[in-house]
Amino acid sequence: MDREIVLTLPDGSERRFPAGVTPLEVARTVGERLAKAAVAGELDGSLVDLRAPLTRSGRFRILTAQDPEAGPVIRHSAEHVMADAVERLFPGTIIDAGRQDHSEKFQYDFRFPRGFTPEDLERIEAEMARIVAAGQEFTREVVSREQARELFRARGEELKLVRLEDIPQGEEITVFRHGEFVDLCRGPHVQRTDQIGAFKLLETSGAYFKGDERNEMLQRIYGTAFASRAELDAYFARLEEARRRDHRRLGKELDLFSFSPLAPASAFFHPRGAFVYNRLVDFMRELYREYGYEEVITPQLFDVELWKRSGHYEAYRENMFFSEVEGREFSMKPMNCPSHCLIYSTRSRSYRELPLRLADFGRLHRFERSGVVQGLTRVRTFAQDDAHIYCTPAQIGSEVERLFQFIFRVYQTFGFSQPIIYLSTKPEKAIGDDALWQSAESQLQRCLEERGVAYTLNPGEGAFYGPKIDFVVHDAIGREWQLGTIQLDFNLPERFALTYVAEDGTEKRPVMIHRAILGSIERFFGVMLEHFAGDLPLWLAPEQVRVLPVSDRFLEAARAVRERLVAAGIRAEVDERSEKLGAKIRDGEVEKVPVLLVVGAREAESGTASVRVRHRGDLGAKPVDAIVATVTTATLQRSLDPWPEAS
RNA sequence: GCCAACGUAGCUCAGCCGGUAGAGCAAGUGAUUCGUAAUCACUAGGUCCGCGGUUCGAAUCCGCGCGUUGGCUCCA
Repeated sequence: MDREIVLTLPDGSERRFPAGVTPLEVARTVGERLAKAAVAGELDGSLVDLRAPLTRSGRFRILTAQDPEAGPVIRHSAEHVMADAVERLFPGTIIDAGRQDHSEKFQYDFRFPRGFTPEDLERIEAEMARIVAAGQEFTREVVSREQARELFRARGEELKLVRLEDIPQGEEITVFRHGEFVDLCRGPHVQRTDQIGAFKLLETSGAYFKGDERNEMLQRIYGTAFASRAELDAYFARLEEARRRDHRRLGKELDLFSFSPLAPASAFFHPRGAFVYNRLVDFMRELYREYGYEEVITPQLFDVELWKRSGHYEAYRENMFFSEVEGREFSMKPMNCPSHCLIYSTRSRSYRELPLRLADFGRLHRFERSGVVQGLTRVRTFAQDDAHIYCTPAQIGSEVERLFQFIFRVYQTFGFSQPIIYLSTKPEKAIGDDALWQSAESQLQRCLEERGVAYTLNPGEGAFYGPKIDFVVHDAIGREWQLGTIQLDFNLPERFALTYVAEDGTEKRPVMIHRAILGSIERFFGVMLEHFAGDLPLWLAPEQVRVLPVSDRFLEAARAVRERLVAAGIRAEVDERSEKLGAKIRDGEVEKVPVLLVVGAREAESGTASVRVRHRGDLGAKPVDAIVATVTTATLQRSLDPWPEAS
């Protein structure tokens, strides 16, 4: 370790300090006011506690509550304050540990004899407010393992003792205190509790100790905290926006789909919803022709023998529906892959046929535990834009590359421009031997690296038959959704003894690539709806244009305009209600019809209609022919803008 | 499956300490014939999720079941 370190400050200046200097000491050399306002240090982009000694050189700055990066520090500190409040109000509560949510929430788990009630949360909040107002100082202490054990044993914190044992030997153990409260913690924390500007407890839930369902269930409390009241309010405004965009709400409001307790976690698509659903499928079918896929149709119900052969019975059983007929056990298909293997093996295959790309929109049934289902994004029956590519090992690279192009093209059409990519490797419950797995994993990794795309490794998250690359998109409010997937599989071809005759006349084993681009049509529908906040682009909108007569006297003129639109293949309706124009416009906007056409005396006379584009107001009268042309072009181009001409 | 909350008209929701159900929107009917985000009036609409219990009496209290929501675990 150097005896001296060099810190490069935000203004570019380089300052020398003895190794072991703390960020707080550095802040004091800049100014007492900065030192007072400081909540954390940042060295080369990572947060460091103000009291933790700095041992290496780098780019350094002091964060105050004003910096957005300080949020996690404030929330982490609020987390300790919450645990403190709970212990003060409910003596005997055993604390486990807090954690930052990936969003802007913090949480803390407790061993508590019952669930926390909303009234408890109110009391805890009030207690927290007192602790915050007291401005108690956070202190950091490095302790030996034995000291830590002694400390938590004396406090009766059994769960902390377990956590302590999970810290690897040789790692520094630190505890943080404020007031009477002590927690095993790496930090960083703010200096004083009153630097927690605004906080709110949000909800409670059960949570397994260490996230393992074989362990005891603890009681978790979620909350959030920000530097200021204004930021806290902004957080709730974001939640409100999320609720407004919730696909379950939009689906109901726009009469797209519904659910019934008589078919739990299974969507009913109404005429409008089914229309959109079918447009998504049509879109994929159209691209399938271009990308060389052939569609197949396969059964729903299979003798379990099939699933025993494929390995699903072994590794996927708890997600399958079973039934018995004539003493034979059957199961609904949860995946299409075995069917496609059966098709493949109906005759001998030549290398000349490969890659063979079999696509299937077949309905799948997967049993999902009742607590995990959610709207369209997690259902028990759905269809995927599924396909299996049978190819030679040498073709893997080019097939995966082709898939990347295909996937990016599809996502761009919806405005999902930057998918996040994960590489998931062999899970605990897997079939096939390690050598096959390693080969498959390294090939996928090579494809990613050759393409030069950024990806994150997700160890142990692969499918049971092979590793996979997953594509996750952000919706407009930043939530992550997994859609597309590319899965490499050497196992099923083995299990189904698939072969092809190679150029040299010998029999070889093909490789199988499982892939979906939209993922499940249901989930994609939900995510897309949220992404668009219900404002579907023209090519997907069930009702593209609505003609609004100014009064009943112009009904005939409005119908005539509609006829011309319909003749041109445009989906148009007339609002025939005897309402005022303002009401018709309002309803058209609320129902998110992309284009409203107003027809009154002026328009009827001149063969025009006044165009009103969704959320964009009146664009003035235009000839009906021109309207037809604009709508038709935007539809064919799958434009995200319902009226490209206007931009 | 586990933890918690919730389930009242088609939708959003009110209904205190148990006394027999209400609003707005939507729907239907009528009037109005209207120029860029809500015209007016009237009418109809309820196994208060289901089953059981406590009680003279349950939408309200208790238990069980189902479903939904937010988490946990899981996942396209």
